[in-house]
Amino acid sequence: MLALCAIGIDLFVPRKTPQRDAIHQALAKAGRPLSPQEVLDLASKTTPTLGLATVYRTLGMLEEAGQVAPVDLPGEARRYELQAAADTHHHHFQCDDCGNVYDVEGCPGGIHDILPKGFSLRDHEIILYGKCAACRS
Amino acid sequence: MLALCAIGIDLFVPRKTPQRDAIHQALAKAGRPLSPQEVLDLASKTTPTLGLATVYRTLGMLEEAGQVAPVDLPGEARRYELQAAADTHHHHFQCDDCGNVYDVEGCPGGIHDILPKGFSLRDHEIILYGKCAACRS
DNA sequence: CTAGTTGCAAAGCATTTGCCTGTGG
DNA sequence: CCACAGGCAAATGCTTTGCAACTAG
Repeated sequence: MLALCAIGIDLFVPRKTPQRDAIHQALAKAGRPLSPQEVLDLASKTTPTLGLATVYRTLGMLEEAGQVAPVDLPGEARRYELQAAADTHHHHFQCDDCGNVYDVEGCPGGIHDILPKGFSLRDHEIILYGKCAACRS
Repeated sequence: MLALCAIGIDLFVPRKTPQRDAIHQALAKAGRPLSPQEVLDLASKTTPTLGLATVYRTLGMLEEAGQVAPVDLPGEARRYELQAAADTHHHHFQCDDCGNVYDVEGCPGGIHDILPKGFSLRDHEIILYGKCAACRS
């Protein structure tokens, strides 16, 4: 089986580099979805040479590899979170003050009840807005 | 009272122009949220000289005037719908096939139940994904 | 070695702005 | 008349891409 797979297959071998480590760890340490710029800011602390283009490329690569998941909010630039956080069905909360985005566990039922007649439902997204615990103090 | 208001007040007098008519009617005729480019495409049929910059400026103006409401979906460019459609609390559905966005009336309850502890809730947004009636046929 | 990576700069795109001409009232 | 509007082109701001230098394995 190994021999068969080796014939004519151009296999992709991602390398372990300090930049990728820094990006992955920035997401892990934050524990919430981050924009590419936020990732750069955090990761630059440990890897000052890091460039924004590398962050974009790496996030795209990690996304395809299934290690990070994109988080799109209305009117906001794309953020990313670790796939581990995205494994369970969840939604998001954005703070009116600091703009940070947080994961929200659980899901209210009854989504299907509001579906227009003749339409079919595949998925849904819920975004909450208000003040996060930190900004309420 | 009129006299008082006239002193030193630089009052804004929006004009009735064919461009604004065309933009407003495009939204009315579509009956669903449109992107600026979609508005241009539709409105250009009756007003060929219309430019994209004018569409952007006019939509922004109509928004401030409360005549149209912005519709932001995750990862999508901003769309606009007539304020009449936005007056009642509603959500949105985006078709997987045609990408069109439709208004969805009603709202499932229980949103507050999933709010993280220490957070306060001001508003929420729900987006449904699937196939619209037209694309299911 | 050498294919995969990176940083920088340039390219793309959607949206916004500046400026001068056109026009509704 | 003339302040408001519109059209065009230049300017933004964010994201992607091209390319030559660099490095993990």
